[in-house]
Amino acid sequence: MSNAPNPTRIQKKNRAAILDAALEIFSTHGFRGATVDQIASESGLSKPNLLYYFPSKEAIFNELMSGLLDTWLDPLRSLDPNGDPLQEILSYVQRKLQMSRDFPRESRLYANEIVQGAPRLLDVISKDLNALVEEKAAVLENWMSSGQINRTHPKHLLFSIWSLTQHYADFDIQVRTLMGSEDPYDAAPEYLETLYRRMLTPRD
Amino acid sequence: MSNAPNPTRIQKKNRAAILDAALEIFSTHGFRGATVDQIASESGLSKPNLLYYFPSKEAIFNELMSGLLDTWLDPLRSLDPNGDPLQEILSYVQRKLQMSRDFPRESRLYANEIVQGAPRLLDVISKDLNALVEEKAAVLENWMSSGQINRTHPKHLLFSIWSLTQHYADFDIQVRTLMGSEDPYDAAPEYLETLYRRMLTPRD
DNA sequence: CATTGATTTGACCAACTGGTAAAACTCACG
DNA sequence: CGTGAGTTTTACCAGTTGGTCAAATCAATG
Repeated sequence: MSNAPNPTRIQKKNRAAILDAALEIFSTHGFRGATVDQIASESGLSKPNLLYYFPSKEAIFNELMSGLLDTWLDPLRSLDPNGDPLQEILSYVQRKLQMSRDFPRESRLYANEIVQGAPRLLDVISKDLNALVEEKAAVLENWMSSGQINRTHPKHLLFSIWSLTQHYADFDIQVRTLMGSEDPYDAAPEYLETLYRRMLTPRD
Repeated sequence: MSNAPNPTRIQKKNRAAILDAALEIFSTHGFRGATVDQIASESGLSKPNLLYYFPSKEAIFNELMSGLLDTWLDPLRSLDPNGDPLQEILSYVQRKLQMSRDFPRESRLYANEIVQGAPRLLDVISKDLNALVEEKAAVLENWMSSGQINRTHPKHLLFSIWSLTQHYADFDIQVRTLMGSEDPYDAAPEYLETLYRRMLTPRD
């Protein structure tokens, strides 16, 4: 196969097809609920052919996961300590919401993994994510201390942003069922903007 | 077995043990990821013995689900149209948060099901839940129209409450990993109280 | 256009899955 | 203490699962 350095045109195409199919299947059934046969047929390959490109089901999953996390944390990384506090937070919220809209499968894959206790992800969470959260929580803390935004618990503030934005991807079917013909993403940006503006704008 | 009317002492004990074990297993692996063997051994029975009490894996799951939904919607049902609007909403939030704390497995079971597209739950959502949501959204709408709480999108308000409260159960492992030794539930009630108070208290 | 490496296929396997059948055991009650 | 219903176990099965292997086919280079 000669995997790493010079991937063939066919290799590039098939590996991409496999990863896309795997994202679809894993995100809707979880790791244990997904079968290699499903992923193979979704990507238009036979099972042995798929296993020619990836050594195992777990290898596909891991590649998917490691690719996912970087993209996922990007919006938080770009929260600028030197920007205007309220604007920084509000646009972080909007960027995160946009990601739920553009990459719902990625969000659900992540949700599946965490809900089930993050057996294959706990290491990354407790290292990379934890460091990033500590860093950005300190930034929020500073903004609160200087009175530029209302005082509140910085980590709970972050949790709430993740929760509210990813909810539209993770609980998509429920949200859409309950909203009928109205697209959830029509009102969501304004709702979240209002919520965090009222929450954070200093008053007293 | 003579199931329905007069359950034996043994029947009561074993059925309860099975449902408790099934809740544990289903909520951490999802339906397809859970095996009857796991549930059997978790409940201290052999597989055939378990299948003496429930006809199939799906039957266990369904019993769990139908039992769950009623309890789950109770807090919303008791949102009183004649109570003080802000207080009604704030105590709904706290009750919902308390449920996440007391019944995290139930929350994760539900989350698993919805994230995966609610294949076994969509009917209930689109009937019972939808009716309840329409009813309560109208109540919120009235409170907004009369200026007793700030105007916002009623359904998105409900979604945000579910999202924020259940996040502590569904993403428990992530939340706890990132908070270190601090118990998330120490600060969560106050954080959510502040958030919704600022969001909803009329100002202008 | 041949040949060599890359790709695909069909046949297969051992482990595991949900579920069954019937025999064996246990327990409450007369 | 016997007896019949209630309970548990042993042995088993057919279908599915992740994964292997060797043979067959394809594609790019000289």
